[in-house]
Amino acid sequence: MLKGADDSVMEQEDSASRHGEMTSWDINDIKLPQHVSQTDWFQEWPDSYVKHIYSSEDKNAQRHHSSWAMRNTNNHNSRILKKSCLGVVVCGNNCSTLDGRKIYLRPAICDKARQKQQRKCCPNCNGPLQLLSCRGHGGYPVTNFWRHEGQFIFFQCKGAHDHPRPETKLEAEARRSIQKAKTAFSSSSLRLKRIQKIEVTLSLTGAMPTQEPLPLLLSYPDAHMPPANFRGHLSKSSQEPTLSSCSGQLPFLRRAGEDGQCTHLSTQHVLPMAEGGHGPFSSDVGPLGDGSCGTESPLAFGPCVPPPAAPQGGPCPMVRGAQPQPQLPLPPRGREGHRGGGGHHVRLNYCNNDVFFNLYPLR
DNA sequence: CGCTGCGGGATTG
DNA sequence: CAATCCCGCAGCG
Repeated sequence: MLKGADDSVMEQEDSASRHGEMTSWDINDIKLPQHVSQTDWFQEWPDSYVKHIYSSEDKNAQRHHSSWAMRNTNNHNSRILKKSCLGVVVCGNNCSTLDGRKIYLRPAICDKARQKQQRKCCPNCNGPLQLLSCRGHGGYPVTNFWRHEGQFIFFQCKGAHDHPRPETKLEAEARRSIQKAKTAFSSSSLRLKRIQKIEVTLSLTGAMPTQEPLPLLLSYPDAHMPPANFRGHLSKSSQEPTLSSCSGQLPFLRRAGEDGQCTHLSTQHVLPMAEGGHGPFSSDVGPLGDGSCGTESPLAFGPCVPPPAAPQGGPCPMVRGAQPQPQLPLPPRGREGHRGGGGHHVRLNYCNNDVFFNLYPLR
């Protein structure tokens, strides 16, 4: 890699931002810098008007990944890929998990999938879900631009996210698969007694609900990776197997019109007046301090209503320096639009879903 | 099934 | 005309 692997540990995040040479360009320039002394480590949570130059070898950069939920938007310029932020899905009841975290689900990138997602309910309290759209760029979603040029991949972010971070792609995937398995479970319990047995066995054997009912799903091989490379990187395909293995355990399970039960009565976009919007969450949006804790974030979920009780055991005791605490002081439930102005919310109706577990993005 | 990139088409200023 | 936004399509995992 081009990146100076030796650079000090703490540099990770700001390397690019402070190198003048790297900030002097704009993604739209006809010519971008060709002599880059040092490329950046992939940034999982780019925010504010930052720019980065990644090695064209960087897988995450190649895939234009981001832990923010970014969707492709056509700018009719095949050379510059533009993506805009979809915001974050929150609980309309503004509920908190047992360990005090808020629900920040990752909006599905695909429009259709997102609509479907909104018909579901909060994995924590079963309440309605709301999509808080991003309005961090002059009232519009934050945009990210990617441009592949020679041995580098230039990245530029425009706008500062005015909402909490959603789950990472990995967390969302994990939650999905778990949910699927779960659903299948409950729906076809009859033929699955056997399986249930297995499940029980499993939970008894090792996974204590309290902390890691399905820990395997989230343990990443990468753990071994040297911290140096580790930071910031998103999931690697190599990890996928982990997730699939889970489903692999319940091969015969099949979903039975589960989600069909949601009654979505009203789906409205609430367009708050915006202003009040930002504020509260920005705390979470450290401009540069990101990703470090990334993938390995501790996930708390309750497979069968297990009290995540003493969770914070310390899976990932905040690696990222700047961000002491993910959760923000939020008003007690009841109020939903705490950030009232945020963006537009889409609230949906509540449904009684049997599924329960879920993962919470901890930041 | 959902993510990702592509590109046509429509809209706006 | 450029910049956006909306939408469907196709490849892929």
